[in-house]
Amino acid sequence: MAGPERNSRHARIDYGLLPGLIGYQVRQAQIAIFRDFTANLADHDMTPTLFGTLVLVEANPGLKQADLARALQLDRSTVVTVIDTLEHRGLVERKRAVDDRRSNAVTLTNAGERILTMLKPLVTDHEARLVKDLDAGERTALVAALGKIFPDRR
Amino acid sequence: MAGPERNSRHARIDYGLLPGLIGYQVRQAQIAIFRDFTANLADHDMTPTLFGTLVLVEANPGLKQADLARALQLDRSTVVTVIDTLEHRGLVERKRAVDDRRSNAVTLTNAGERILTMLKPLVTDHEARLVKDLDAGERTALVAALGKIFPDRR
DNA sequence: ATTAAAATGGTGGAGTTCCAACAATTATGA
DNA sequence: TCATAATTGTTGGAACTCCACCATTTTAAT
Repeated sequence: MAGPERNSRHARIDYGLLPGLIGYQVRQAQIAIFRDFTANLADHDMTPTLFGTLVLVEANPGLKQADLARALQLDRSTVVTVIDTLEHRGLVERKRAVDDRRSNAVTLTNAGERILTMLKPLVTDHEARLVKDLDAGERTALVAALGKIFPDRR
Repeated sequence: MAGPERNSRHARIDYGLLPGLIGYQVRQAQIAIFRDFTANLADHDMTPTLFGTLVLVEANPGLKQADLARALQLDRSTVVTVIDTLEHRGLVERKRAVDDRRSNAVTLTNAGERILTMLKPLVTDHEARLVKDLDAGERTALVAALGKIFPDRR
């Protein structure tokens, strides 16, 4: 109960107005989450974007790249790179879309299905660590509040 | 009250397990926030990282680059680039640290002080848009919940 | 039916970030 | 003390993402 001593040898700094900014708090959380995600899935060389793409393609076989871009808020040119990566790994395939000759229909390969089945429990573990200090109500409120930030995002 | 019609011509897709993942929700919110931030401050060519750096240097004159890296969860090499950018714009200065010859002491220039004074109201406007659909209790709970995600982040 | 506008996948270039390695300096331990 | 550890700023290389632009194709408007 003595003074504000710290064992840390690092300077304790003044964060100014940053802690009051939602943008700052979301960014800091996102950095920490990304770090834990990639560390936990390092054996599979997987990022949140690649994983999210696999999930969306599984749930929507034949999904078009532009739909993927909108769903993940990525540029269409970024999706080109993402699908290239997954295709080179043999996890997805580009097929010609029958209803629109501009589009590619993206589907999971069998290998993609297998990998995704392996990844899901690892992501569940990662998520459990994220929320380990939150009770169910806090979790629900967090998701609800995040969803109200720019609800018209596209 | 008819069926689930939509005026959108875009495919409504199945997001699978993504909406239940905190990591996904934080990422999507962060993308939307970053987009609004940079659009709102486009005249000043300012990013959240550059702004956060200016705020921390103002609040902690003579801050060392390594402390900045820890505070913003950036790699030390990234901070080199960030300070280079701000120094080239004449907003900060590197000085030799008197107590540790390995370190640089970073300070704001007068121009940096002036710019930061101009930026703060713009960031306040941006923040107001972020939280416009949240009441005070939701805001507080959001910040508290985000702070409980990897509270030992460094 | 024809023309104008919008959407799609893709390329090239740029910005931001990380990691691995390095020399210089400081801190720690035997 | 003195040898070893750790820390600091920096560089070079890579990964991820965006923007501007393009040709092809589809949609909308006249």
